Amino acid sequence: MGDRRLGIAVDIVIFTVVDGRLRVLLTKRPSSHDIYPDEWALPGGFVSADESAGAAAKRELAEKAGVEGVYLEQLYTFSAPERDPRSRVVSIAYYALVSPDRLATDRGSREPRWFDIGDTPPLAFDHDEILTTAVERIRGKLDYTPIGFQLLPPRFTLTELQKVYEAVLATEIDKRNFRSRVLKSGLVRATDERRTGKHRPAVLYEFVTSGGEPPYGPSPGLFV
Amino acid sequence: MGDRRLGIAVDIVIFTVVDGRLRVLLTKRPSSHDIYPDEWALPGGFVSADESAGAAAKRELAEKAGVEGVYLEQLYTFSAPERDPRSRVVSIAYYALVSPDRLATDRGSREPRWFDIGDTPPLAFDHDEILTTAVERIRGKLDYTPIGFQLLPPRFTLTELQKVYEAVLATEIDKRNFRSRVLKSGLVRATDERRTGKHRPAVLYEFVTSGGEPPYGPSPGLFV
DNA sequence: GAAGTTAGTGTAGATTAGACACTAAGAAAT
DNA sequence: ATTTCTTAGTGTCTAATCTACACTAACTTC
Repeated sequence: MGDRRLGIAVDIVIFTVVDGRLRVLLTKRPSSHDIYPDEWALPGGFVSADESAGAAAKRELAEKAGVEGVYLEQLYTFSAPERDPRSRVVSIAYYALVSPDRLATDRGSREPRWFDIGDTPPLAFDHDEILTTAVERIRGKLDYTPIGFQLLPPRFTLTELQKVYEAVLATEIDKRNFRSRVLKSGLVRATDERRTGKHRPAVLYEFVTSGGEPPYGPSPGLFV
Repeated sequence: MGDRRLGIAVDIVIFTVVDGRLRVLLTKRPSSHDIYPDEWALPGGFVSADESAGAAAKRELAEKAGVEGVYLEQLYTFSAPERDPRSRVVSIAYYALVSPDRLATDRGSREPRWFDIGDTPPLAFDHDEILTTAVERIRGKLDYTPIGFQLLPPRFTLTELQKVYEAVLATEIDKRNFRSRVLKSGLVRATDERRTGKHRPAVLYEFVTSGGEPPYGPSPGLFV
């Protein structure tokens, strides 16, 4: 104790919703690692000397998930002295919301994969705790902030939006109540486009980017 | 750049309410410091090698404010590379709620002092930003969690509780509505004690510590 | 016992939240 | 062209909650 090396890391909980299921991106640790080899972990990495944690998170997001300009918010900082057995590593955890249309398909050899929440393998380090914290946060926050839109492409149907809420909150919502609430909120605007399928076409809506857009909240979410 | 020394610090925004005003504890930096001498700053210090940030915050709280067992919650982590010009210091900020009856009077030479929110001097480092973030957080959180009780002694009158809410939210609240809401919430229980003064005595209430007590919230507040 | 000061109480109107079922529009199959 | 299938889209009633609002009660001091 005393002169272990100290590092600052970021770990990112990257959420998306596909097929009505809330999912998280995990990467597999190489077999060559001396600690937690072959185990699944949250994507992350060290914060370099000249960047902020937010910048590092943004960079990791681009490297590991191949996405930029998505919703990214600091979650919590994990600092138990022995959370990494090799050296002291303080992890500043973030969570990101990514719409399925931006998912890069198959990147590199670290084989990142999407897992359904509630169906994840045991994670390395304290990453299970980080993931749990992130799920609680997004559920709590969905109620009083418009972050649901972040999980959808720029144009979406109200049914798709409802599916996102149902997936995140793991609950069923009444269609009519949901629609009237969303429409009354003024956060959404109908376009003249339709999504056509095998059925009745649905009106596409877009998120109303109302002037200054920081969503309400103590630690404002950022669009990086 | 690259081999500056790296440190992990905690800074704590310690709130109390006195005379219906929300206040924060600040310490004056010694003239001997080579950076920000004689300026006011949030109490804080470095996290040592074998303790978590939460433990460090708890320790600082005892050292600087002389209180233990108060509400303490992680706020946000500040990590701009140049936030400390001398070396890289990542600060994990916390906020604490202290009831006025626990305020230690006059500790040591660092002359900590209570300042009204909105009447604070310019602070060293990025501490103004930390303070602003903390005020936003406590206001946002007061609405849907029972943290208001943390700013009061174990027994309090409903008028005192209302004063706390008014001080934190910087707003006026209707007496009857406030009382019926608080009583209906079940978070509070009347005792058979009275607070007597020059006027009609007021019933003292106590916070109902209902079994498991973690207040709702993503990053659960802890009673340290 | 009168004056001063804070404690304590209830109701009506407006708004919001929640439960609930049918019609509309297009695609596909016959 | 008609039927069938599937998803889109819409309104009302009830219960609960929120908001505004003014007087009486209890004790102390003079």
